[in-house]
Amino acid sequence: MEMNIYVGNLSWNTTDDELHELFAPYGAVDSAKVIMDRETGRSRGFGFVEMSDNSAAQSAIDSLNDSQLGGRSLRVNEAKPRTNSGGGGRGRY
DNA sequence: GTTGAGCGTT
Repeated sequence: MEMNIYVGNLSWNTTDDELHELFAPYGAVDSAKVIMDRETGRSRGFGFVEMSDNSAAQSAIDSLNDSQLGGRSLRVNEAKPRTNSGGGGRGRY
């Protein structure tokens, strides 16, 4: 059972490999992807990490959440499945 | 040599 993790507030120079190396020591990283604007090709400042172990994912979230990366505070949280129904903002002012 | 919300190209 893999778990999707949403990572936000990333630096512009942050890439998928950075997330992979960031979540790697916490557990098995199944996949790591930083979302970049397809129209402009520039980073959007957030990405997704999929981990095969939910406990490792929770540990990574608890450790990496609210941490500092690239001089920015990282926002790590459980992401909604890309497939299946879902969407909409989570926590908007 | 740009920008800042937060959930994505298979």
